[in-house]
Amino acid sequence: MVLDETSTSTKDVGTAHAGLEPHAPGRPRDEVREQAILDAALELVAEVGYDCFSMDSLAARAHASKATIYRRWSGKAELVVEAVRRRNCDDSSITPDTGSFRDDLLAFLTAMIKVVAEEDVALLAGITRAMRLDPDLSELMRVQVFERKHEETSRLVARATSRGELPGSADADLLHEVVGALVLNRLLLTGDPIDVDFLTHVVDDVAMPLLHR
Amino acid sequence: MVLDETSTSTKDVGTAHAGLEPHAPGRPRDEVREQAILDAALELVAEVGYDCFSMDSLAARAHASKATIYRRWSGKAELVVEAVRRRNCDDSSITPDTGSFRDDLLAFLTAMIKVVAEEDVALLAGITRAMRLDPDLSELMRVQVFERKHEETSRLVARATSRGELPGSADADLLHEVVGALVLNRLLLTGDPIDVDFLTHVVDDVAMPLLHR
DNA sequence: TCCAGACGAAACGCAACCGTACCGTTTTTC
DNA sequence: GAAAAACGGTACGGTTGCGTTTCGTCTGGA
Repeated sequence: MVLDETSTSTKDVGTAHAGLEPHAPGRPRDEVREQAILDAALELVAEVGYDCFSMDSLAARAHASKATIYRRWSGKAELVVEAVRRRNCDDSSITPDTGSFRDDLLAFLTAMIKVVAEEDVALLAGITRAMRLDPDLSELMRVQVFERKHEETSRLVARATSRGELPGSADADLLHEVVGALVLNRLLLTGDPIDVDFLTHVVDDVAMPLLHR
Repeated sequence: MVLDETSTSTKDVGTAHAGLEPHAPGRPRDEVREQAILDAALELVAEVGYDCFSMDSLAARAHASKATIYRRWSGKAELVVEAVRRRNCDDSSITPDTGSFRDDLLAFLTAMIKVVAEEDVALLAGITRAMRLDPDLSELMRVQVFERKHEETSRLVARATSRGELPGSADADLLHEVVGALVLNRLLLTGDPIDVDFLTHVVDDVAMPLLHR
């Protein structure tokens, strides 16, 4: 009903960046239009949800013709999957170093939230149900939204451990799981704001005790 | 787009259980039909999501006429809100007492999951986006799905504290928040099964350390 | 210069859904 | 027995979305 067809990619047919293709008979496809459509798609999923966004509204939003859309993708599912995959991922990836693990973690979370909060959450909420029906999309979203921070968290913990600030038993995976869960819980269920007070609560009441035991 | 109108309830007009009303001119409304419609509504929200379920499919599922539906509720939003409100809440409310807080908690979570797992989660996933747009519905779902367990958790912690099994600093609210978040995270984001292994992980790796610090 | 193909815009037929209205039937009160 | 109202079923007009097609225009390679 929601996600159905087999995703047979229709890409790399006449893209501009090729230069090696033997011959492209007519006018090449405009990569800018393509990205505009994908961007608009993510906007719409975040605004009205996966189920409610229509190809007509997408065409209007992207100032594109529906023919231009269907020339590239076979339908909504394939389009959204690729939009999520090629999503803007400006991993600022700061990995702060304040000398204190507790402050590093807090700074990291604060920076993360600024990017994630309003942008990804609406997208996540709009796509939650579709995720339940498509394991690939689910995995994709999970990686896009949360898994990227996993490595960074591990780095923070490893550094603090080697500094002797955390015991060797400190479990970075557990930290990642618990912190991510708390944020998700607040975002989707309670709806309370994700602010410094909340992050301080997460760090001091949950993360630090768990790592220090 | 999703939740719109003012919920002016059209109920208690000619319900059967009254007996005090001065006169009811014609055939009274059938309470059984009403409940059948509400049950079918929750089923559909869980199956296809709030946005995708149609009044036609609801009528078919409940073996009811659309007139019968619109005679009671003005639209989808009002109907779903009341369905959630009057949802079947067979709070088994066991509150096990094994003598050990750790085992009590594990038993409580195991029992809870059996009820919640497949039933509420699909409902939650189907209604996530609508929740973001309607704070009342959000609050309602939050209470229905999670808040009921809050009191029980507090009781478990209080008992263990008075027994001297947990320190006085043990924070039942924190326990409730963290455990609920971990379960939600697994249900909506990772999609991994909620089994005994997972619950043991939650209890031993997160809950107990947090309460014992 | 020519032509294939992309482009935006608009319209198409089809299906689904909405909320209402009308049937004939059933159930209750007066 | 008559009036009133609920019931299941069906149909209606209006709206929306889908995926396709057609049109005239624009663009770049041969």
